[in-house]
Amino acid sequence: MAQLDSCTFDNIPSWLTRYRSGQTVFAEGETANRIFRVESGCIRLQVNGSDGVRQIISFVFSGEFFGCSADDQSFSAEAVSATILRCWSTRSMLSCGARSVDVAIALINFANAQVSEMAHHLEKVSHLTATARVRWFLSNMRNREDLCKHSGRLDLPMTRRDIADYLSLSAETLSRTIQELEGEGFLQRAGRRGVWLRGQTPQPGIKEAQQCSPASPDDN
Amino acid sequence: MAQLDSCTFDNIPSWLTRYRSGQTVFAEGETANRIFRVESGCIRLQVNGSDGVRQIISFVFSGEFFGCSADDQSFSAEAVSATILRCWSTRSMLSCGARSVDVAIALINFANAQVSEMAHHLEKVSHLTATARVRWFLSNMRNREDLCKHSGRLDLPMTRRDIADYLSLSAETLSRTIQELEGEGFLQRAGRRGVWLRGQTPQPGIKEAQQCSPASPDDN
DNA sequence: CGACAGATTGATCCGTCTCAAGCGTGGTGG
DNA sequence: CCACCACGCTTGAGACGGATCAATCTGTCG
Repeated sequence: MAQLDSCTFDNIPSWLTRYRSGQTVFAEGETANRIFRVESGCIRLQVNGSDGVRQIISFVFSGEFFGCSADDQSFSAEAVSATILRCWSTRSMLSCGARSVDVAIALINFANAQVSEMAHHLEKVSHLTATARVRWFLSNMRNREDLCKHSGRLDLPMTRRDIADYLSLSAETLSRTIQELEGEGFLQRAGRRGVWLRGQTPQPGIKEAQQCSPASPDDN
Repeated sequence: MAQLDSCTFDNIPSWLTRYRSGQTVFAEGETANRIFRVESGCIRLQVNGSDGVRQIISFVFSGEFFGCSADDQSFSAEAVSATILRCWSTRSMLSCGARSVDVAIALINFANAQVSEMAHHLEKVSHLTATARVRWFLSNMRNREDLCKHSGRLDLPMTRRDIADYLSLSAETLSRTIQELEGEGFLQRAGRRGVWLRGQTPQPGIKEAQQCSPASPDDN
């Protein structure tokens, strides 16, 4: 999800709301009247298939925006964990965008980043094996420093089922894949939501200090 | 892809360009400096995976817009068939959007429609069987009256390979699925790109005639 | 401490992919 | 205008990855 320049919106009135784990922020089809930024916690955006199967489109983390629409919401939003959101009125945001180039461009950029993310999500989910999907997901997650309380240790806010629905895998396959990656030394499970990442997948850009791990002998 | 209110942009200078089948309009990563509307023909938006596999994100038809971005393009665009495009400068479009509420809202709506389409594309591709995906695709296509020169007869501009890459199927599976649907009486192939649709899928959410049953009375 | 939802593990099945040939259409050149 | 060619499409056989069904285990929370 897009990083909007927060300063751009500082002059527009906003307020805070609080959600419990699992609570719905808005549902698909609902009229969009607010834009949100995650202050703390995590939100999942999802569409529900006709057969009740759920596809998670995106996880939204601290500092990121969602819900920007001038029409109806095209997906629903639910809290993955206890979450605090900052809200703006869509109306005031748009009318401000009509007066300020910065705001208008920020909104366009935001929407475009969303499209970009989804396009690549679709590409990954369609063409990668289960193992590659999980590696891709974890590599994305490790770049969010707010999830890494300790170096290399990921504390994921979402359940296995959430991850499975994000990657279009069954929960069983996801579990087996994680087990397999643990056998390879790529990761180590720590409780139900925690993961120690060992394999230093060279991410584009940042590479942070690893602890005592030897350079991964296995291939990527 | 979104329908923008064309009138909104009538006051912004534009020009026409022509593309041959297969020609690239822009590539992923390229700086976005134009917004396009299809005057005639068809455009495909796609991302290319690292392994060379191609995922088609969307087909863009006559009257629809694409390429709206204030940053770099997050996918590439190629002509499916001979195509004429109307182009606007992104700069002039955005600065106009900063002065006109209509234009700003139109741009937001456009981006949002794109997100909505992709979210549901992802959901369909992830959870439907090959047969259901093809039915879904054809049902979408049949609603484009510009493709139906005769009632019920679809003249698709794209190849099987294109459709397969859109639905995340192999070309072989797509072919077999079409054959199967022909056996059920859902469609009938007419040349390489043409399809007669028999099954009257009444669009929104209605269950259509059963498939595996004894020869649906072949009405046309 | 106890209970329950979520996670894991196992066995089996099915759908789709892959590799490999033929076939037909539509376009090209004579 | 016709014959030919090439590419895209079709069809077949086999393999495999992930889904499904079912049972058990384990963290987390009351």
